[in-house]
Amino acid sequence: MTEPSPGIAGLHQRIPFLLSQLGVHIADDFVVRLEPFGVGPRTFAVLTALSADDGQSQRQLATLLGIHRNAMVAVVDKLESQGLVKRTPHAQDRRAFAIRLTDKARELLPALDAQGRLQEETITAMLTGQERDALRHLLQRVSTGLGMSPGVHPRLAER
Amino acid sequence: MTEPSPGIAGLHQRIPFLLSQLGVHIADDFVVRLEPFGVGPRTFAVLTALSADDGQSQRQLATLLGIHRNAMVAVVDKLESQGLVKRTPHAQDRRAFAIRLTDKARELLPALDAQGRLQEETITAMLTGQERDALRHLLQRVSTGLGMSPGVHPRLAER
DNA sequence: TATTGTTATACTCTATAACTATA
DNA sequence: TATAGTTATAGAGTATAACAATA
Repeated sequence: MTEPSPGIAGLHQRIPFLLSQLGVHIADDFVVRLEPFGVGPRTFAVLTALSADDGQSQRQLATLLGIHRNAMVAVVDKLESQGLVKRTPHAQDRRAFAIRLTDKARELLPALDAQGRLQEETITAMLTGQERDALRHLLQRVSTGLGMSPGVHPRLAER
Repeated sequence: MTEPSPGIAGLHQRIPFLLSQLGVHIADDFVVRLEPFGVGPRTFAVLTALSADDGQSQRQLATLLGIHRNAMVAVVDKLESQGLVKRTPHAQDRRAFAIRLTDKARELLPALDAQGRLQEETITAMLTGQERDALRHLLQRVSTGLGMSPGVHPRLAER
């Protein structure tokens, strides 16, 4: 007689499945966490990119984040309507805008960062500090080994 | 003077971001791997569930996998059109169907499983056997700690 | 001729409700 | 009255192509 197939329970032993299951859940959870601030994944990514290098053009942001430039228009529209960025003239290229964070955005950024930290604490609550470090290192090695760009989320580009 | 914000590069230090980045990438990769077999995430999930317990009703499958019963219709339609399952009369309930794997499906399942193993080897190629075990255990603990059902992928239900 | 930003359109997916036949 | 399965419709989200202004 043949033993029964493990079925979906067997997926719990597969590293790719565990990563996929956890990753998608966490991505959804992060969306929920940002919702009260009126920020979505794409607007969050643009705000974060500008926090390190303010005044980038929409093209630069699109290339950096893997978002199509057509889609970037709506993202910047949204941020501008919320008063979080301004489209200012670009010094070297009159076709382009320099996108700049407003003071309101600079006040908001720490709160968004706090959500990221809170999420990390929640997710790793059952791990020791050593285990967190070990997990972080393993994930970084896998991510780098797969050739992924640090900090660039593949869902921003969309299929 | 203030030092520049780490921007998106700082996300590379965050466990939730790494999990989300890797997980979404891996989920997309798995879709690509299954494509040549004409199988998608939802049909794969149903085939896997039936491999452990054949003859389940659409309602049972929907509840088990987190797919809405309305959406389950199209999934079973697809599988039936491919000759991978049959809708057979349900022994106890004339409203319901017992969904049963065909011989063709039983021949296909090992190939799908092989793709899962191949993906795991590819993703963990840069890790030692010990490190793979450590990673698997850490992920299982995090997944269980978050109350996720083993083997149930949150993307099947869709937003 | 190529590029930045923009707009419009078509396409895909999903969520919701309503229907039938049985229980 | 509730449930299994089905169908239809509307809505959100995305990709594609084409456009004007500037390089």
